[in-house]
Amino acid sequence: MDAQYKPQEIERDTQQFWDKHQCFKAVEDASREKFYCLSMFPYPSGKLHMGHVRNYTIGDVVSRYQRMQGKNVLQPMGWDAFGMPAENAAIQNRVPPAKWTYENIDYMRAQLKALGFAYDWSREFATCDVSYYRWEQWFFTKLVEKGLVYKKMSTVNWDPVDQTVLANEQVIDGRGWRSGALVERKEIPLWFLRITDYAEELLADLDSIEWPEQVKTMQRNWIGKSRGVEMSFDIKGPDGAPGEPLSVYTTRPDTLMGVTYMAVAAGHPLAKAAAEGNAALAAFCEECARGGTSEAELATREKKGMPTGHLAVHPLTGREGPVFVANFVLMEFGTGAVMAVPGHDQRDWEFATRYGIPIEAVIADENGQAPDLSAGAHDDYGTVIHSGEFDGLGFEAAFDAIATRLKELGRGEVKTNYRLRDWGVARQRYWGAPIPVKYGPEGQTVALSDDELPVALPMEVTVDASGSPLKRMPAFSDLGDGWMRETDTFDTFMESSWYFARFCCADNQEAMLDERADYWLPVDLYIGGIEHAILHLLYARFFTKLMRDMGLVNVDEPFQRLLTQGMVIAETYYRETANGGKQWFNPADVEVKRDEKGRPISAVLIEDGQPVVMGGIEKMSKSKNNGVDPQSMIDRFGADTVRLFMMFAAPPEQSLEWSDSGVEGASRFLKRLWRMVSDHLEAERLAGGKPGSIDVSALTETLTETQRELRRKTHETIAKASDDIGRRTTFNTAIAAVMELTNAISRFPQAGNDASVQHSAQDLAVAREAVEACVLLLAPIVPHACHALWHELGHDEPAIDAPWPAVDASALARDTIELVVQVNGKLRARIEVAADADKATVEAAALAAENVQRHLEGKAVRKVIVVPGKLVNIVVG
RNA sequence: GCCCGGAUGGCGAAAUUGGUAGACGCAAGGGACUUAAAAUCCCUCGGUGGAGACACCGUGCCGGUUCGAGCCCGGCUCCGGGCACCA
Repeated sequence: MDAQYKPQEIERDTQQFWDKHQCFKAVEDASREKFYCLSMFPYPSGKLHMGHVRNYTIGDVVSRYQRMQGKNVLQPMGWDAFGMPAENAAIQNRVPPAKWTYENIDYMRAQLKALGFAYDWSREFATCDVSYYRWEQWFFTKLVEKGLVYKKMSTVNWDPVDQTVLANEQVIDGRGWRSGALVERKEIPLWFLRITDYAEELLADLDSIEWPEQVKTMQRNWIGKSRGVEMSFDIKGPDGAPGEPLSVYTTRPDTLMGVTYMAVAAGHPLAKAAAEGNAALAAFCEECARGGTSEAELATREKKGMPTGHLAVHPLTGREGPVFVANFVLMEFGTGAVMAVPGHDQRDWEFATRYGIPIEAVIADENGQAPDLSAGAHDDYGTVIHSGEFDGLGFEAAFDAIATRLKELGRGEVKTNYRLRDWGVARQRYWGAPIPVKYGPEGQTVALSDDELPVALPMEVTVDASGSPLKRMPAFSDLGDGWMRETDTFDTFMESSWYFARFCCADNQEAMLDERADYWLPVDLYIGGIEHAILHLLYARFFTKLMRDMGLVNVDEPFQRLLTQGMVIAETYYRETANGGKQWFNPADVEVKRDEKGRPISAVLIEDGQPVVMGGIEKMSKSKNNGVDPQSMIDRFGADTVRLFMMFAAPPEQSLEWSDSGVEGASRFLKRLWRMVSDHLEAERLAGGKPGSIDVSALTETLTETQRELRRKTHETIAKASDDIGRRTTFNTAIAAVMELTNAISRFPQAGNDASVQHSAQDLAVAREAVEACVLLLAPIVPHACHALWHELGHDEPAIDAPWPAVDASALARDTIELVVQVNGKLRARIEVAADADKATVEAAALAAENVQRHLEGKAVRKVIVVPGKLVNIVVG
């Protein structure tokens, strides 16, 4: 065996071996337990970044581990290939988006291969392939048939200069990112999917999946089921004439008697009517329509309003209150109007304070008194007061009594509401799947029939800043006889909502899915960034239910287990530029100076030796120029080192800070591992060869104490690494455990290749068992090195087909255990007792310990707590 | 603004069910080997006091529950993710 670890050669040879034997091609086999492990597929932006490497290494480790557990593993890979960056690149470089995208895919595929991921490449596809999105178009037409699709007016960001619709991301401080023009909110007709029809099931089924509680909570809140009352207020116009009643929804009908005003959205019919002949109000409504559509922007906007001159009549008391137009009420939410209770809602309170509207208390504080409302609203639940016949009722009783009264009056009823809104799937962009719909000369809207599908996206186009070229391509849009094709394309979330199912049968040209999907689904473990916790994961769950209801799959949920990985972050460095901006420098070009304790104190640019500012640790990004190129790391250290560092530096769900010296540490460990195996084989050779068929597990009785200790460590490590990888997915602690085992092996007196040491066959057998455990436990993480080492250790079958090592329970047994003794909760001594010692013996030993005696002096023992196997706490006073 | 997280040595982290705080690694310091350097190996490494035994303090901040709190509860601070057209 080569005593030196040469990652480049090993990785090349190992990958060739896997390729040649098609090791990772997954074949359906009903007789075997399957494991479908999926990492979120990448957007082909150009090169892999470290976030990808982390994501895919996690998936690969789990896949390889499950394979060693004997499962039939599917791990596919593909490309989420539609999206805005391709259009932006096209505008910048005058390259058609398709060319740019497919070239990026070729480059990134090669990078994934260099990392040695165990993918079944035969199932690869890109979502911009017609052979993929044609089925999405077909599926959409089926949804149209089922009435799950509709068209309605919706608000978009409109750039009046570029005459184009902008994504929220392209609106910066209320202005278009290219033109700099103030963005307007514009209403256009768009296609929607009825995800709200599935709100209840999407909520309920969260209980059936093994996802992080945090993600389930986010989805529950996003769906936002609430029980409330929808009711109507009569309206009086400025001239006293009755208007359309105003409909509102509230979850707090118990506060109904505290309503002192109403607020409607600027786009509400009442606002529009009032604005006619009221220039100031019309101007205000226009002002409300300015700026972006994102909720964050709307919610942080200064709360403003203007009276409409209309009055709302309280449905129970007949009291009249003003109706305002307010910029925080949105037409898209609920009825586009709200009742305001400034005494018990903080936003209403601030608005009322600003506009001099009365604030009234109708809910008592915890002492049963009217709350002090001078500094803010009192929004807790409590007993109803100042509400006539409803006084004294608690929240539930008041809710029911008021809802009943409104129903009797025909003014309202109890209603379950969801915060979730229907999914707008139309985009006014080129680089997406065309929406399969056509419009007739008489205004017909018709989904395309099967024989009109697929609608292929034209590939040779010129993209510029003024919107989708499809809209200017009669060859695409004009179908003749007055029929026009829809030129909008699908939201790219459509493609990522069902790709996991298509991987099961990607070669089927006759159908969207087939019975192979029933074998593989659901995905057993899905891995991806926490930033997808709501949108992507909710849409994929929704699509799965749609596909189920269409008989295409037989599962209710797509992803049984979910692992949300943290970001990869790194230090940033910059210099202020003359115009007040910042010039960012890559960490690779910067040298950090440290004080004697190793704390970084300053940094200089290597090129000119002049100082740069340390800008703090941030997510790796192009804008901060703090990305570390995975390729350069693979070239320098090998893929195994990069994989090991990624898995070791932090648990997968936490953010991971990049560290050059950490990578060097990982590289050092692999060199040590290599030498450990090499030394062991040399020791065996000196002793006359491999210790034959000594079964160490049968020798427990005859082992020396030292041998027993190493064996115990070996099996403790197997137990811990198995649990860490298989159940906890904390790969960092699994690696730490194996590192401890390698340290123990190097301290094992009979280890190593020192010719002067006599190695008994028993020594070598115990050492070999430990060494082989290290290799197999690390095989999912550093698969190339372990493949080579397993071969060197004399095994004919490749490491990927070796069974995962089993724990020998008899090796774990101990005669004595160490207990900690506390006095009043403070650690005072450690005692060694027999593993099976009873409570009285343990207590006596604890009280007898010398340092414990000192702390008991002159004090009375009040209580002794014995936690078996752990500690004794003596309480004195 | 709203929803969801996080904070532990010089640094990344560990402590799995309320029971030994800091495993494992990085950096740093000291030493061995070397003509020298690199590589490798050995030792030290939360703070303060002490020769040592050991003692006191210490898990973002304030308070609580408990024999015992990094972990549970209440109130904050700061940092991060998402907010429906970024993917």
